Amino acid sequence: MPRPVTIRTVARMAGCSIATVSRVMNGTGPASVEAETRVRAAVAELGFRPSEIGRSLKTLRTRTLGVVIPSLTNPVFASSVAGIEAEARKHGHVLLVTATDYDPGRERELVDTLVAQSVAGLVMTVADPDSNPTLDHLDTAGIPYVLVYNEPQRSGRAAVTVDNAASGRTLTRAFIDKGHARILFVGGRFSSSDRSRLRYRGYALAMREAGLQAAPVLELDYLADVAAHRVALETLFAVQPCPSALICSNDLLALSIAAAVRDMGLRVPQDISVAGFDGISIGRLVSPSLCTIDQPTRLMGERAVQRLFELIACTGLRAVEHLPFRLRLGESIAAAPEDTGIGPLATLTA
Amino acid sequence: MPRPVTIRTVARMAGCSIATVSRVMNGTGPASVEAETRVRAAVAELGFRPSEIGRSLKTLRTRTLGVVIPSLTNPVFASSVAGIEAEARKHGHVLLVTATDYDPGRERELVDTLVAQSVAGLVMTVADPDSNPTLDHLDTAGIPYVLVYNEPQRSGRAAVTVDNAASGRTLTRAFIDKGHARILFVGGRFSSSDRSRLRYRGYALAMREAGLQAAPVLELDYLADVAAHRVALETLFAVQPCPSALICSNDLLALSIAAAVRDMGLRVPQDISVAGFDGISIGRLVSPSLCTIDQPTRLMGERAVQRLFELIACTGLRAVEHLPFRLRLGESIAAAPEDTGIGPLATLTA
DNA sequence: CTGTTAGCGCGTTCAT
DNA sequence: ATGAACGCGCTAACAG
Repeated sequence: MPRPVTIRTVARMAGCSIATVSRVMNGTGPASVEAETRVRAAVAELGFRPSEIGRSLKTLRTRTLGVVIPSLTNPVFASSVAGIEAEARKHGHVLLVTATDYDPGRERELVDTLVAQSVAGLVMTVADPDSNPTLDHLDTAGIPYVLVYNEPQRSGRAAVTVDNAASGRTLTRAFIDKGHARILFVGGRFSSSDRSRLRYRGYALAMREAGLQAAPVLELDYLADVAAHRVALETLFAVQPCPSALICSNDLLALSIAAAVRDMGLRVPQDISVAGFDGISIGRLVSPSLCTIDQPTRLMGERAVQRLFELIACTGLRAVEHLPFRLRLGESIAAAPEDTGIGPLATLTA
Repeated sequence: MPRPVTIRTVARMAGCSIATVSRVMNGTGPASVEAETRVRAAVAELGFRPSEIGRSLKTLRTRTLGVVIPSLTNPVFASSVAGIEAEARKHGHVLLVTATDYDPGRERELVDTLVAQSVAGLVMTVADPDSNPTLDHLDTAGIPYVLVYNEPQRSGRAAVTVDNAASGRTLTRAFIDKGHARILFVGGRFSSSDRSRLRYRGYALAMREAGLQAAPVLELDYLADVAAHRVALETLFAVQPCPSALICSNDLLALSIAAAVRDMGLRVPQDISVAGFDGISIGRLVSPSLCTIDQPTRLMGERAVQRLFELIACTGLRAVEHLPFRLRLGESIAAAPEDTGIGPLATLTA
């Protein structure tokens, strides 16, 4: 393998010392025009590019950022990573990307792996941003990180997110304004998503504000298939009146729930309205287009990297930054049908 | 920052030399039970983890793989990266992920960046796998890589893909079998995707075999929005009969085209059938569910990594490996409506 | 079985 | 303006 082209190779060809080569390449220190010319010629000829490893070992820091997310196959995370990658590249950094596959227990292992790679900092989306030993460890180790999507309630942790509770409230209000009363919140497992929890909280608040009774969340695995989701819905509807609206804790789940509803022979939105969160772009393409909370997903990734660099430069704040969200009504939401059923979900508390 | 815990710190605490620590950690060479115990205790106490940088500098290789793809926001690539990441992690490797944003000119720059990071190898999806200076460079530099999705026609390049031409033929036949004759192929820019080109080739072959005339591809930017796609379709249909079926070169484009068709007041599939390629999972959730060519996307990523490690170990073959695809009919394909229009697209050549 | 030592590729003093 | 020498964290070869 013809690959031993090091700084020494260049120095030899340019007829100078490695120090001069280093100075020319990094623009540090003085160098005669003549020497610089010869060095640049040699560099071009050899196609030399300094090894990041050698550089890192010396400077004790890398141009590498670590990324930890639950999964790449959820467009939401993929899109935030796209933003992270673009912004990192702008700053001459590369990304080490890892996924927990929704197993919070793997967070620590992945972080350790990335730390062993001497990453300059981390961008993460974790299951629980408040009570999290892994983040505690990063804090004490002094390794900078910024959370994305997570919304830590106690301060001291840098995060870029939207106000999830407020978005849940906004979305729920849209349904209430359209006359819905029997609104069910369908969520992914709370244990693996603080977003889901907070969005439910917003839902519950909006319901209470409207004098309606918030139903308990229907918690299910959002990665399961349509058939499983259908079974879950049918099981629930067997013991209580069918809701007129389903608010799902994310768009992928909403698409699956909508499919399950159709499988049950019901129409979306005429019989049941369905909505999600995240604003994945595919939601605009499907029919009926998905009612959702639009989020600047890619921008969130970019902002996270910007703030990470601020933290690295010790000019950053460890605070939660909220980016604006926007209600996208779409076609999967309709006015509530004539309300006939009376039952737990429909009980007016006022 | 309390972060100077090196192999020396451990040696000091364990009361031995750094060599012993290294031997214990790597399981290389002998070590007394007593020494090993003390070392392990110190390692646990300090939370020591050897720096990959130091190790790499010495061994001249890393446990890092580079990934170059067009974009993370296309579920197809995201899903293959998910497979790549999982398989790499199994082998104790991490991933440096970069995206060209569909700009082939950026391939070289990204590869250089990754090579400067001394990646052990690369997994890539490029615009043109045959005439590609960047790949030539990797070949001469002796840096192992495996292509995913790309299907190099001339040999000498390792790739994991499906038979794109065959899949195009299979999908087109399905339409012909359902009585379609006016079938239009809608493709992303050929210049940025050999898959698109090869799928069109399969389409053209199937048409010819059936005695039908293959229409020229309608080439458009698959990242454009629905409105732009609608304009493109309307412009074309203004000068020639409306086709009864649209075969799109990938699923994301197919979803957008289906939306555009609906915007035009036509029904899918009653008025026009629509199909795509790739088998993205969301295609199963939408209504009508998407007719597509199912591909083992994630598996392709995993296989690519397996083969990359074979190449690194010099036991691998630089050949194209085809994984099986499967026609998924879905609901977006229907029997051809009564054929009334006669025009360029409908001309029978037989 | 263990400690000492020589680099790996680079940036950075310190002399010159 | 330039070069020699050192050390970053680690592994491996060798000496003991």
